[in-house]
Amino acid sequence: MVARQSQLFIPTLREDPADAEAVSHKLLVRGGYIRQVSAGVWTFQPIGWRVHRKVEQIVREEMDAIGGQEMLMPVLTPVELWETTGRVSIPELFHLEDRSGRRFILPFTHEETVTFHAREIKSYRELPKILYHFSVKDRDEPRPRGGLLRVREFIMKDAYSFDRDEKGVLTSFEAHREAYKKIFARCGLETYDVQAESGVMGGKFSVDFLAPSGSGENTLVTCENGDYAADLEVARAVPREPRFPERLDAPTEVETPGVATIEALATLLGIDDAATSKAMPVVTEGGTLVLALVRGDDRLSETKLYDALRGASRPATGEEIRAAFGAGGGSLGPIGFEGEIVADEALREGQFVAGANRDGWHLRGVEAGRDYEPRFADLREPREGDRCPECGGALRFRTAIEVGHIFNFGTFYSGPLEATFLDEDGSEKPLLGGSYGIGPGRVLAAAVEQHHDERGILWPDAIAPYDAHVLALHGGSSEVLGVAEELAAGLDEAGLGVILDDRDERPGEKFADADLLGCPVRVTVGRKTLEDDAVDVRRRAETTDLRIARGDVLKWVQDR
RNA sequence: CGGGGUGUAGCUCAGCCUGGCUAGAGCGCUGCCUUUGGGAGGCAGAAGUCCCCAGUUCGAAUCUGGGCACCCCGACCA
Repeated sequence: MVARQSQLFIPTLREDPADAEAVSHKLLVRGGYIRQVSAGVWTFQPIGWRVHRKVEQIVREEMDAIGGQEMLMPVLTPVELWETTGRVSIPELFHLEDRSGRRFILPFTHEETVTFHAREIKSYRELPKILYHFSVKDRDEPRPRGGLLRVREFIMKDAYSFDRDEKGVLTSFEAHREAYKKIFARCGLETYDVQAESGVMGGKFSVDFLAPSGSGENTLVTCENGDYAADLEVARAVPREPRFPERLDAPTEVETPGVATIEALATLLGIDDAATSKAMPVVTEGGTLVLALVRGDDRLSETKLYDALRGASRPATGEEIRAAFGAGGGSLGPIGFEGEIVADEALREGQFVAGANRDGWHLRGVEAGRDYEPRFADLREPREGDRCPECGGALRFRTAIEVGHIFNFGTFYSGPLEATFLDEDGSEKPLLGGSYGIGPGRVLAAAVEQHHDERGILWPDAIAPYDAHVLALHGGSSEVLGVAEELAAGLDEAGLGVILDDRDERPGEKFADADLLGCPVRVTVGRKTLEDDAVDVRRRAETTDLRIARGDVLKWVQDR
């Protein structure tokens, strides 16, 4: 059926909404794709929903292709399921009660529920299984942002795999990784599968799919030579070489009155700031004071520190610092400190200026291994100018949207929920699970972020709301309108999705709306083209029309 | 949760500092006319809880206090 724009609900806006910042947010609202109902709560309007469903269908096909079975689990969930796995205390979880006081939650993921069902798997003969659904998720986000980028309610495709052993887990995981690559490629997205930050449940089977874009919450690090991609939080990188001053046989004190920053220190001593070290005392959850050391020009990565300490930590207070070092912040260093020292790899070789643990003094020529014994770890946050850890190539830093996340959760849920099976040897074992999510809304937003120009969206073919936008510049001419209708019907019969702008509007408005909506091809019928028994066609990405015979339109659209 | 910003017509905004007649503009909307290849023009018109509550004042969109909502930065993000 040809969609008649005169009948559709596509409220476009001439101006950017005042509260929008991200390009995808602006264009999706302006194009009438989405509207906000409340902070982080959005309606997909008819054409927005059309795009959403196209993304869903691609996801569905690729999930089915790896043996996934679609189902539908409820949103309303009894709290007991989550109490069993200990996840009720997650602050993002929405809670509610029914009239008699029974407690429920609105989950943001369905591991508990799917594992509840997986208890019906009794034998290794039934494994592996991949179950998935598309359903509404709720998250009580402290700060929704960026239109569809971070929301409080959204639809997610979440899939769950169940396997009998590590080999099966690996197979399921890699099948999903490949399926996801196909999904994003089909959606016209540039994405990278990268090691996700490990976090609580992490481990090596935790991979994020990042789509570089103008807005987003992650930073993607890629090598110019294409051999390395990582999330900034866990990325490895090679910092530049410092210009070291002359080597010293032993640390030498130097007075540095009033110097509290690396910048001031480097300036005062006339040295490279990369030839200094920065001391950050932190206190672990167990209450132990640990000294983290990074190069003066580097930033400490909190994620990496978390990994290095195998747990959370907080910056030490002024009193704790004074008690442990006998000096205040700004003059701290490794020498003379009694506790554990974790030093960044960049401090392994060379002599650095460090705090002397004496207010107003520093030490020159401090050398790891000779003057103090640290445990080395990668602690620094990579930054512009670093080189690729694989090949030494230049690294690129781009903001990115996380469009998918796949990870392995082992027995985290099957244990507490007692989802077990009998293995071939007759022993009872917990199912090994994996979890695989894709947010179609984010895919859609990322597609707009990656494909747009100053006039509007340029949808990738596979997810465009319509394949062809036929503009009837009829201006009261029933003949022109008739030809446009005929043409649209022809394209429709050939299986294309067609939207016909039959509105009683001026040409300029139709062109502007067509550009904004962003369908891949535009077909214009007007008095001028009729004179030539022709129509004008153009791809959305181009800026000029091509006049072709009416009879050639279908072929042109299909061959383009 | 910390910091910053905004809230006036459907949308984008002016007015607020320095209180004062009936609260404005552009776009959009309704009717009529004209026009019809990049948001054209004319005439007529509809449309407001000036975010809410309280206070100050003869008088509050404007000043004060409290609250709410939304946006941005940060924290958070199993």
